[in-house]
Amino acid sequence: MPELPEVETTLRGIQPFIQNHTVTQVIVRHTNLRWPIPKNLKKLIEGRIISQLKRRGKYLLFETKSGTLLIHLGMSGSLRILTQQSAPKKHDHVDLVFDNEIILRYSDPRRFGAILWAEHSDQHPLLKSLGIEPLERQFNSQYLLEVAKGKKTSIKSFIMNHKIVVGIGNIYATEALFRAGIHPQTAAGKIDAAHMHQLVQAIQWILRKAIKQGGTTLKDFSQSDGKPGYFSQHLKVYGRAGMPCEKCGTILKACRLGQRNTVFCVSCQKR
DNA sequence: CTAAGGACCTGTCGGC
DNA sequence: TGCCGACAGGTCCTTA
Repeated sequence: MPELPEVETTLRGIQPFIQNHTVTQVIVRHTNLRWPIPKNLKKLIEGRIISQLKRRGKYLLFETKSGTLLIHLGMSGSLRILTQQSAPKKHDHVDLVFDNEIILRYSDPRRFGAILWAEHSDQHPLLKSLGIEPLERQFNSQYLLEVAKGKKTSIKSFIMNHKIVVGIGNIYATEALFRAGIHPQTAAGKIDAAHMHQLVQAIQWILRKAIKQGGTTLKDFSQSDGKPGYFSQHLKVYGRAGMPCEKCGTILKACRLGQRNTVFCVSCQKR
């Protein structure tokens, strides 16, 4: 379930339980995620205090004195807080046990996620080339116009490219383009300043709104199975191909962009 | 260099 | 009911 808002929600949900707490035990049941979990993970992190919990793009960073644990949730990963031991299910690959008896359980059916270690996280190859955070000031239309110059790739693929801007996945890219009134197949380099501004506004609005929605599920975070779909009531186009546009009634179309399903309204979204 | 496609892996759903 | 293909919130790597 993870795009930026879900990762942010996860961060906020687990932070109070683990920040400034010591990892007392690491249990790894399945080492093969996207990359193998480091063999010496126990040695690296047991006895260490998590001094800070941060997010960079869709990565969660667990900072310790000696290095940083990186967790990516991939396509199907989740982290849950357990207040007491319970039998691990099939895809519960890793537990981190803390000095306050809390168990942080990593679960990931498809195993596209990752758990890695970096001595200096800002130099880690996976993080080094990440673009800017969409909710920060530097993410604005001037920046996008500059980096989009001459680019023929579709605007949708462009905003999903995390070397440009991090955290925007298929759902929010699709939704933001609808909100901004931009056809997803438009070449990134052909978008004018006014539309680029609209797009930035739309992306930020959608992400903030989704984080807020996640916030409402936060309350029962420790008990819930992290049910997806809390934002789904607000989806205007994603998953609605063949249904009428909520704005104008035109039947929504779908196409494939960068292997991803893309839904749009031909009359609300112009090239 | 850019852009597009394949690969990784499991679960679920629709059609026959 | 059972089997098969298509598809799913990500993104690195290879190919053209």
